[in-house]
Amino acid sequence: MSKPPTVHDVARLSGVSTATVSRYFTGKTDAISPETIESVRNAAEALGYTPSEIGRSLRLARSRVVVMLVPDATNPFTADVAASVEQALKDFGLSMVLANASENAEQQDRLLSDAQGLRARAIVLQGAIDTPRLRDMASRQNNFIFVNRRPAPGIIAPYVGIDNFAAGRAVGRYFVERGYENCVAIHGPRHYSGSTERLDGFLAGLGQERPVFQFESAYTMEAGYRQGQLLLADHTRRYAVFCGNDMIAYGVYRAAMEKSMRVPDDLVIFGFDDNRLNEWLAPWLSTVKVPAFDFGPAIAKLIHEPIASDDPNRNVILPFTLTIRKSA
Amino acid sequence: MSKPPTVHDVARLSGVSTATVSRYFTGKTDAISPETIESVRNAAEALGYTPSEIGRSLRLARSRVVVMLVPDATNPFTADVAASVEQALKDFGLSMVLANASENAEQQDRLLSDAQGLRARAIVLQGAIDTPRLRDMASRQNNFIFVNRRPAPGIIAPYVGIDNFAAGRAVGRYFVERGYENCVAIHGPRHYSGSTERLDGFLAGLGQERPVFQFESAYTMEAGYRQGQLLLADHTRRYAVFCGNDMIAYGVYRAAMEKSMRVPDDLVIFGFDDNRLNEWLAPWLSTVKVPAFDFGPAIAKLIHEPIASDDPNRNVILPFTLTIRKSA
DNA sequence: ATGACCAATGTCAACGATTACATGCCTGAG
DNA sequence: CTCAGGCATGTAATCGTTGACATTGGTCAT
Repeated sequence: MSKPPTVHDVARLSGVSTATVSRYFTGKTDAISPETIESVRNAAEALGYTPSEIGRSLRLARSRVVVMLVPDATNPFTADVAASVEQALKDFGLSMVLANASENAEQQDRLLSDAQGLRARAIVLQGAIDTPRLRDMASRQNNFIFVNRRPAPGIIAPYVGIDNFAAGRAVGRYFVERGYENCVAIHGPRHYSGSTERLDGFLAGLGQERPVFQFESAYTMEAGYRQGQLLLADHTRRYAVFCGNDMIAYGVYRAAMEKSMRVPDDLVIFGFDDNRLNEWLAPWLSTVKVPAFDFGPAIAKLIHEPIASDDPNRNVILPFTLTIRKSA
Repeated sequence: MSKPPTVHDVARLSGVSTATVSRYFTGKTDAISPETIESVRNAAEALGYTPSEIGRSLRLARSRVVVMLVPDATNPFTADVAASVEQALKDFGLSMVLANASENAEQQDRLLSDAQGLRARAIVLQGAIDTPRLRDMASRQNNFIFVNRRPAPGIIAPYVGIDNFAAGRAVGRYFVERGYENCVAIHGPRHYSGSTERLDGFLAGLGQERPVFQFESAYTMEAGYRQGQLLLADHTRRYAVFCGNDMIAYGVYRAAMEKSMRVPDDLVIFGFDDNRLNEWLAPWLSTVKVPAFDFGPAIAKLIHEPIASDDPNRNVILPFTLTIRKSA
């Protein structure tokens, strides 16, 4: 109820100086006599003392907080990546603040300011939007990490993610191999470089000869549903649809269900990300599997062992695979 | 790259004192002359200055960070609640730290210490595990909020969530109304009070006469799958299964699919939570709808406008509904 | 001309922790 | 006996921000 105890309270109760208490809590115990250690421990326990991370951060000029900016916190893939990062950071004694930009540039910029205010150890950007504010901050600081979307040209910062172009191309080639006709791409917003890379890769994989219908969609179920309705209004052909992510695919699936179409007999749907729910809830969805739970260790390592900015190892390219599922 | 600028840097550049800079950034602008405001703004912008939340927190003896402890960050319902809280807190200028206890008491206690170290404005516990450490902390501080699981007897802290007993009872009554035989409860871990309340309510709703098979399961898809396999090994009856949450239900569904059973013709599955993906991916799942996105505003309000500890309004009971879905 | 008052701004002591440096004490070699 | 050296511990400056209080200079009523 009252103010939390401080080093001074513990020092007073155990009859030592604050320096000794601090030594105890920073692990310099081999410079303290055993009786003193005992006494400090008891005092701290009696008071329920925990060192203030705020006082410590101020003194050391570095905080233990990492901010993760996500484009959509309710996307299961995003949530899985965030969970993975949080888990990995914990092992280094770091905390993660989750901030949801909601696909909104202005929002993102506000959250970037907040992150700067917290003097975050690192700022992890999943699906960053390129804004002047971001460029300005990234040029002044070197604690940014870009995830799943490469930093805009001119910004030097590490990238963690898959090779989106190669993944898109793999899907394109798979479509060719299966002999799919009437190819469609419902890709994500063009202002994410990742979306464009996936699309370009897909087109490259398909080759020149076959035409591709292209739709742009937000990375949400609702937007995918709308595009799906548009596409399926014309009922006559069997489309093969490559979606920019799984959320879009879920939306298209719903549109297909409402038309009583069968997947994959009447409609082929291919997604992107393969969050862990697919295995359980979307046995009809073939998709590019991105290893969500490998992001945490890779990102935590980058934060914990900073690397010279000219080292090529700063970019971590994770492997993707194609998950091919039959309709249940 | 170098150290971030401070009030002193801004003060020096604009030729005023640090107090004036501080006044500018704390919004006391009507006590500063317009020219000075201009000059401070320019200096701050040129330096890329953002006030240090650390220095501020130390001085004001309160941080702007709220810690949310969740039992499983990869559960979409949990993630939705977290997203809702984060969103609502943002409007009050507060940040949310997400910490994943992974259903593990020891882990939870470690994270509680971390939260205390951060001098969190509030600690929000989704699905708390009752430990001595938690009791000790809760008795010293009054900034805990319990979500979806009532505080253990003796701990006084607000609760935000639904009436689990009433919800379970509603499901039981629904089962009676539909005339379901062979009722089964695959409930969550007994050490969560919420699980027991749901189960007791369910039994009460069913009434005395009909026997109920009971299984205990972790709140995961994998555990639900295992229980489902056990249950469905005996293939002969049409069971009506009430699951402790939707994750368990997904697991049971998978077990049923592998036996080529049809839902709800061969097996009735009822879930709990109704995260937003159900609408899209689980059209076969009837479930108790808990309004995930109403948690944020309720919790944020409790944090922003602290209420006397004897005020009954400290407990926020949110409404639930039954979502009845037909198999697609 | 004097003093009261106001507006704009400056001075400085916190807040809680860390750590370089200083101090005091003890041991043992010369 | 003296003093070097080491061990255990204390002293005090520092980190960035805020706000009570002090200061300055000007206006206005008497």
